[in-house]
Amino acid sequence: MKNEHICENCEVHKEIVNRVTDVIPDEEILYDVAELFKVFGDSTRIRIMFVLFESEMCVCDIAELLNMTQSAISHQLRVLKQARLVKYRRDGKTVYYSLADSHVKTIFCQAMEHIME
Amino acid sequence: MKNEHICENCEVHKEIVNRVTDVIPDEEILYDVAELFKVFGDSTRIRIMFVLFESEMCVCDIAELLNMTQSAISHQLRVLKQARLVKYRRDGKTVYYSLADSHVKTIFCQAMEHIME
DNA sequence: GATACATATGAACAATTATTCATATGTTAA
DNA sequence: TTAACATATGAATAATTGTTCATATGTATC
Repeated sequence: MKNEHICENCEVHKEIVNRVTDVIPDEEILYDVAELFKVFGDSTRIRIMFVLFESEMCVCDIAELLNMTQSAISHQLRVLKQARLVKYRRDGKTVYYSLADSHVKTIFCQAMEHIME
Repeated sequence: MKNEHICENCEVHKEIVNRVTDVIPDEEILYDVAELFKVFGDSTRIRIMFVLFESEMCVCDIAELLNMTQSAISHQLRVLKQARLVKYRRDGKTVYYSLADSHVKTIFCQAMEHIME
């Protein structure tokens, strides 16, 4: 294998290389973006977020609704919390979770559109 | 543990349950959405997509640009291809990849906004 | 045909991750 | 304080996944 396309005999290519290198985000940002999408990339977490689109809800009700164990839901809520996608408030023994911001819905809509095409 | 919040003594809750059950997408769609986000959830694939935002490009140049092996890039391009996120055309020995549609950019923008906040 | 290059792909390995189980922490009411 | 419930969490397990290595396939040129 040779791989000597870039910048060997081709000025146009050089320009593209420079432009691309400018445009690719820093390692740190790339990592954060990937992390965020990883969080979206699990159907349990997606289901949780769909539930929270409708209403804030406590852990055990989410578990009941999705037919999963309290522990599984709690673990996943932690992941969503760390990604700052959900927030929570405590009321006595119960902890209510809700969505943290509005980008979530937009991201979902675009994803759905892509899939439906 | 008891978990008998839902539908025990609470009419309001029943309504929410019904609404949520209506709104959660089918298993199949949930699965597809999760799959799509999984594809986005890797920094190598994200880098590839950022490169392709700028210009169509052949496999070995992407590899060179991102400082990775041809094999690694080729494997990842396959994943992107299966998710219908990139398309390709062959020109002699060389295969040029480019982005398949416009949702990709929107999804990225929203994700970046979320992260930057 | 044979050679060289560009790309694709199967197998193997290491790393990551979702769930379960058991149990800890936090809160309320008796 | 004790009992009961809601939630959180650590450890273990099974499954998934990104990269590497070796090699196969596809294409052009000699």
